[in-house]
Amino acid sequence: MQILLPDQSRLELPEGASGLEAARTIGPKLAEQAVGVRVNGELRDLRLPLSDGEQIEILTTRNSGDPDALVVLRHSAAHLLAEAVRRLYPGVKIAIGPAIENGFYYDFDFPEPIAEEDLARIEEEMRRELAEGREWRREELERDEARRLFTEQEEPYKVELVDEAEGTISTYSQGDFTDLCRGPHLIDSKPVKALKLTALAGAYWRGDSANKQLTRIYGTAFFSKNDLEAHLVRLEEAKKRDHRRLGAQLDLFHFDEHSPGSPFWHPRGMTIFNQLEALRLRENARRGYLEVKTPLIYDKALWVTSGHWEKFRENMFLIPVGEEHVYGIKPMNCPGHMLLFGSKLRSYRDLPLRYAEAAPLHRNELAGALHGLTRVRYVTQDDAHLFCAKDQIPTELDGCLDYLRYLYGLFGIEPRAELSTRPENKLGSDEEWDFTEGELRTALDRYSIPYVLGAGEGSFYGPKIDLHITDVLGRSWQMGTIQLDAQMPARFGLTYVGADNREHPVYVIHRALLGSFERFIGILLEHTAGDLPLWLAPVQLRVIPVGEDHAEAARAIVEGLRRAGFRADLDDRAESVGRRIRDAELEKIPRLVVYGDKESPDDLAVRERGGAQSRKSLKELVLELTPLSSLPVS
RNA sequence: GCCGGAGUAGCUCAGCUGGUAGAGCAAGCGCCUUGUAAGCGCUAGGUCGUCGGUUCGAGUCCGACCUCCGGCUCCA
Repeated sequence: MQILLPDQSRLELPEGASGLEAARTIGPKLAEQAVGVRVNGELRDLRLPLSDGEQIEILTTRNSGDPDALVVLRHSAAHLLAEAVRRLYPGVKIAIGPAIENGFYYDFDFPEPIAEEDLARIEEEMRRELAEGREWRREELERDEARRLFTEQEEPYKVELVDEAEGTISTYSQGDFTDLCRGPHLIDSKPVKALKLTALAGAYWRGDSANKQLTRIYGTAFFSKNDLEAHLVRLEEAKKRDHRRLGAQLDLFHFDEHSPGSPFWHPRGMTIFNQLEALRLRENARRGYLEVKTPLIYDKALWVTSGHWEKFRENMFLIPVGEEHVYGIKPMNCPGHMLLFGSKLRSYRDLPLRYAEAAPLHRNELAGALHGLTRVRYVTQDDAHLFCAKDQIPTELDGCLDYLRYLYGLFGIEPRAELSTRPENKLGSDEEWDFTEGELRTALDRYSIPYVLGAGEGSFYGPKIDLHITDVLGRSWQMGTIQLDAQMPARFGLTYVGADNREHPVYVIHRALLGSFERFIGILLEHTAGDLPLWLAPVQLRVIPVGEDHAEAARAIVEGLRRAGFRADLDDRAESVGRRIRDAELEKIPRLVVYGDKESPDDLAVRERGGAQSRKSLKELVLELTPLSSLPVS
């Protein structure tokens, strides 16, 4: 048979030859370094047979940046971990251990809880395995055989996986350790040159909080010690961009234990917040939205009507009022907007009606879920509800997607889109969900937006288009969301009078495009490392008088800049010029003006963040910065 | 909420096996009058997260709670 190589040349091989044999035919060195094979673009075990006409690419220890090569390495490292744990902790049950981005993990059910100190011990055992050397053997089994094997080994989690496995059941063994596994794996443990166990955490069996919580051990592995070092350095660098750290450094916000999960916005952070709010107001006005303000607390009865009492109560802050009543602080704006829409008779001539409100919302998020600005209890969405007739849905969805593109384009952020469909605890019938999900899907297609499917991840009242962004530590956060809802307007009995003088049902699009100001600012800080564009920078310019004698003239420059609409301040501390420049750089101030004997309002020394210097008049400076300083126009 | 870890000055951290706390930076004051990323000196600053327990004696040992960090679950 003939196999196609990456350079388009053909390789003649005996029928049924494996990837490893292909590598050997090309060269012994290649076979030695081979860790896996990509067949027609898909990762496959080296031991598996190839077929005639397949296009292959041998992955080796030299492909240290190739995710597939690393997957093979790390997945094998996970098996080394499992072997070590089994040897050290008799009675432990093993669950699953895949490679993940940047490493691997393995889940165990320990008879006695282990602590972080144990990791060193386990790592040592793994090193011993590496010193001895391990070879992996692949075997294919019948389901019954596999079942018997893992029953004998008293591995109930593996038995459960065997029972649910589809297709060929295979095992990989190294030493006297055998694991149920689809592969692929290394041929032997030689390529594992750098190994590190990184963390210990709880994780529910099969990711379901109703199941038993297992102990997850995280680790990472590389083809070289240098790669591991580089990875650790990258992690350190990433930590410097962490928005929680930047928030303190740049004096933007802080948290206090008296109100966990609720940021205290400092003046500088509030400037960023307000600039985004100004952008929201201007752009909403341009796009035919109407700003409203609705109450923060509502009687329980409203939440019963909206469905939140049934589906969202555990996330709500409730306030008992007297003996009789319970009020709920709103976690979303929608029910209030429903009341507003329903406050009078609506005609088809009123539609679409786009109500916008960026109100404070409170959600009692699980204590362990809170995370800086990206997961808060006091959240401010750039929210709006678009009330429309059925046939207006496509146009309104288009409007949202266009708005979305505009906003994310402004910030140079490229989110991933996800279509989240009906969840288990949904309201309404399957027919209604078929319709609303279909509307969202076709809208995405009209806009040629690539998306992944989030099956079962919709809101309880409707499906969503969600935008996700990854933070500096690799965690994915949901930002903007567009949700199509037939349930809530129906529950509130919302209708409009059509041209036919009859009542028709109203549809609502819930949409928050930045998502929330809090999370968006957190992500923006991490993406920019705090180097915000001029229009968002809390302090845009700082004037530094060289000596005491220059303070007055410098103050006049600050005044001039402020009158021109800039956020400017003066640093006339009795510190050296070098010191004050350093402090301003650390504060990420975009422009500095150093003012001494050589300067006049017609000849200023301007320094850009980072160091570039130039000379210009105050007038020129104002002219240059004004377009960058005001809200961006499309 | 669950698993693991941590909480000492505004920040970053030291404090060995129990004997009433220390550094650097920041702050305040003074000196220097500064030319593009840290000038010098002095001073002040801590209920050692909270509550309880063991002990002659607790930052240190034990327990509960609170908060934070890393995961899981959940979400903008």
